[in-house]
Amino acid sequence: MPENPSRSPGPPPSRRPTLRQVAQTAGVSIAVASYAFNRPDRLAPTTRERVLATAAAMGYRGPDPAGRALRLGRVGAIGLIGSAGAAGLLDDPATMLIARGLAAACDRAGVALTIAGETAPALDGVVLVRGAASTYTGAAAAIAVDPADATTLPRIGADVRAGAAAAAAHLAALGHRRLVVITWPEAGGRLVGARDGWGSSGEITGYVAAGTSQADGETAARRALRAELRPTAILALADGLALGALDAARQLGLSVPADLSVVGIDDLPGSDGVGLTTVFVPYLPMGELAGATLAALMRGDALESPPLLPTALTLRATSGRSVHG
Amino acid sequence: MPENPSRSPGPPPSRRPTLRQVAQTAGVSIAVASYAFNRPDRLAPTTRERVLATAAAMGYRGPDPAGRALRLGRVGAIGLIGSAGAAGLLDDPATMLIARGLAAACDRAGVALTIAGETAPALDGVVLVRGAASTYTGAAAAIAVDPADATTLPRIGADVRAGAAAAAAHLAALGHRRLVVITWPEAGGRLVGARDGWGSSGEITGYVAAGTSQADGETAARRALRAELRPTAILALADGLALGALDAARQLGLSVPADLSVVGIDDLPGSDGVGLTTVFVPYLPMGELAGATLAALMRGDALESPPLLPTALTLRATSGRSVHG
DNA sequence: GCCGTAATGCTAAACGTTTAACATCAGCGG
DNA sequence: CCGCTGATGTTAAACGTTTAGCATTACGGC
Repeated sequence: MPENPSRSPGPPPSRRPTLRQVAQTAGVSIAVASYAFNRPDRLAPTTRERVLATAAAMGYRGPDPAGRALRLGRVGAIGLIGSAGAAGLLDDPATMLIARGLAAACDRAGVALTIAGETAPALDGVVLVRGAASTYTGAAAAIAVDPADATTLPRIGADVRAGAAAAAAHLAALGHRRLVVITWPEAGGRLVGARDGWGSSGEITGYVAAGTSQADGETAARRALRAELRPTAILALADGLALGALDAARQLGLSVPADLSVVGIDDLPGSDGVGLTTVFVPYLPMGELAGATLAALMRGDALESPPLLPTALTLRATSGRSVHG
Repeated sequence: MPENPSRSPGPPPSRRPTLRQVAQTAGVSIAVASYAFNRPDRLAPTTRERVLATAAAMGYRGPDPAGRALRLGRVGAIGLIGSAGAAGLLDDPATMLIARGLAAACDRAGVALTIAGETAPALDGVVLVRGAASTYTGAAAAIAVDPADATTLPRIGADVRAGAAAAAAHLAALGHRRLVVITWPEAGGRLVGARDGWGSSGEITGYVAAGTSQADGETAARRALRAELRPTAILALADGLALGALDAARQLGLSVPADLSVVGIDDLPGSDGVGLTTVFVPYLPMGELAGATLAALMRGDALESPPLLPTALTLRATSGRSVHG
């Protein structure tokens, strides 16, 4: 049995050639070889051609980014860092939108976008999301997007507090007097916004779910709807939770919005499809702004956090006048 | 001796400290400082503590990944590369799913995921998608996912040809005799699969759209439905196109599936919501498989392309028996 | 008293690149 | 013929890290 399938039979170890080797075979100094790739006008055209040809013949694919990064002090990539890890970040719809906005900014700046958990490779700058702001210990320039906890970093955010207030006020204006707020531990300003917007329009109770998943929302809503004096409105502080509440209502045979109004916050893709009344949070622009702000920070421009981006109540089919109570 | 008086003037630029400086201030050799971070057991506990304390006091955040990458010959990141650039990749739903699968594999392997266009930073390995397979000129280990064009790289793919055949056969079995296939330039095996599955079940015409967007599909479908002998079925070779076809049908007042059956390929998130009959393509598993395969490739395991992943026709609400013609 | 061994620290050589600073030389105006 | 300028090539010093290999101890067994 051919155990070792031709491990590069020749004497030279089958490693990728280095710039020095290219220079040597081409009969020039290593500086010239380098110039051939990065500074064409620094060389006589014929020399440059010769070097490039030699390189191609040797299978040299261009300067090694690692060596280049070390020498140049810049990598050509920025990071999106969150404690959930790469998959955790991409699986979360909101973070996903931030990533897309950031990616657009990256393309414009000509750098790559690296997605990682706490353990990150070499990066020129990082955008911290989902709880990473407090634990990140890298060296690069950093900003935080939508940080749940306190941080001294420059931060990008949206005015979710105002959005939550608008949502609660909307329900109050529709005549609802018994509201259930479904929240989760990292809801931050959303919760206080909701309270503010509701004011003293009636009874308000809160259920705190474990996370923002649809299952979390369903569990919480089911419990809330079991109350003897059933609420007429649910304000779920995240769209995932709201979707779960819709499930629960359907299971209990409640019709929305006749028997129960449901309002969310986020306006994720898909919320439109099910007609969810919700608060639009500009995650995509937040990502782009994060990119631009990080670029400024890396450039060394003195920087304070840009103002919060506005949110907007988006009326759809799941909220209506209170008919009961 | 070379006492160069023309040093950079002024105070030392407040750069981030280097390992050498930490070692110096701690009064140890640089090797010891390095060991303090990577090889705790190589040092006397008290020494290690002292070094770490000094480092913390100096604001040293740990070894610079760039230097480390150069020395170690490994970066700690793999790339997802496509000619569309980072935003282009993340904006495409199918590629997005591949990215999520790949991200899961990355988390398992403890490496970061870098998303980039043709110009990539230092990477240990790359997954090439969306036409990058032919143009990529990096040095790292590489595999191609779902490559439209020919490549000698190991490749990951799904059996979309069989899927397309099943979809066409499904429509034929429903009694349709006039089929329009909406395709696009990079449809690859899907087109031949569709032809195969249809066989000689009746008339078959093709419209080729520019891309796979919903708008592309709408345009193509509108043109197709203007034919004097209207087709009773549309097989859109991508879900985006199918969604567009649904739009066109609605605008023309055709009811689906009574007047027109529409079938797609991809089963993107969202296709379920609108009830689209389509062919499930396992993009997420493809991403995971790509990660695992790339890992094997980087480990040096001899490698041939793994077999195509199976696809599956998924019946929903947009396909039904032909009632006309 | 001696030797073997383990623990601990140090020296120095990479890793692959870029780029100041300098050397050389041809051309050329004076 | 002289010195200046520009074009072209070279030398060598970084960039920040890891890790073989060696030097120095301390210590226990004999």
